[in-house]
Amino acid sequence: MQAKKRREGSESDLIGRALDRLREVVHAKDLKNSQVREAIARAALEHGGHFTVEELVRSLRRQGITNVHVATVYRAIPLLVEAGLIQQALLSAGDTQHFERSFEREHHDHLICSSCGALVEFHSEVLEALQREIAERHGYTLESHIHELRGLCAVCRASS
Amino acid sequence: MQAKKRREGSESDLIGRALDRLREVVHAKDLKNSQVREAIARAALEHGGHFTVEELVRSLRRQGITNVHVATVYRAIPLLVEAGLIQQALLSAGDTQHFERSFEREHHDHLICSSCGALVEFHSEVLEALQREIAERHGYTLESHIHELRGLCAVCRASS
DNA sequence: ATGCCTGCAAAAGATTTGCATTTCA
DNA sequence: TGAAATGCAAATCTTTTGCAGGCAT
Repeated sequence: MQAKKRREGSESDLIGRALDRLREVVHAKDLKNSQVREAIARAALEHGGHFTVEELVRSLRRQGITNVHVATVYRAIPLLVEAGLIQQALLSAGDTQHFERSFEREHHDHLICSSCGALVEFHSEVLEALQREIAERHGYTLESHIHELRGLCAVCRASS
Repeated sequence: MQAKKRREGSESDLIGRALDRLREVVHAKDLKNSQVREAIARAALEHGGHFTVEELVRSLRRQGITNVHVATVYRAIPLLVEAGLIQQALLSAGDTQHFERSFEREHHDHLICSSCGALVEFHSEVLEALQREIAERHGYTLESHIHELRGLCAVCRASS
């Protein structure tokens, strides 16, 4: 119970810090704060795992915020990305854009089972260093990357 | 002149081998050969660099094949991919799917300038080994990957 | 007040699908 | 001849945009 409380507490804190960050960016760009945008941000931050715009709207609906339009979410997202609250993910997932929280999370890439979709998040400093080195070898300064590994997970391999 | 001839010769050979491969796959799946599909395959193989479905249709038009519909190209592409003639590329390029020839080409990943779009294809065996190792560490058997590095190229860095 | 933000509807763009017809084995 | 392939049009799906009104500074 106490552990739960503490966890909830720190999640609120995280959201608070994230919204602060968002407000900074909003201010820096001479935009205006908005309740709706912050509700979208909150829903995105609270949403575990990966989510689509559609799913975010549904989350908001479930919370009783029924009038947020997808168009508004689409307009908010670039700002949330710029503020570092979320990032795109699962580029291989086809047509629909997927996102995940990036705020106060360590960077990671994805390993996906091509058969059942099981997802592993991994991080390799060696690999990141290698990426930087490759970029530099070609005169580039590395800014970001897309990296997804696709293969057969242990379970699916066993059952085939 | 002779060098040119030789080069053209070997491109034709490559296309010949690629079409043979396509026919094998078609046969293995109990499908039927088709002139149109082979024309699409040919255009895809001849198309240098990266291309979209739209661009492929334009290539075909330029060759006088004016009646190939985009829908047909969309239907042909999964087969060309399965046969290993082409593969998807430039996943980060947003909504439109891009492809490139993969037949008889060594595997490579892409390094893209975030400012001017300049493209470098690179290959690192060390990196590939690392990817396999990471997959195995999680019990996966690596099948493929998406890997794109994004950064500022030397020219853009200098002029900023 | 001024200008950003929002909802709604419509548009745009990419890809898919239904159907009648043609092509292939 | 029977199944697959194709062209065309229409449908889908995701994302974007124009506009009129609402909200924040």
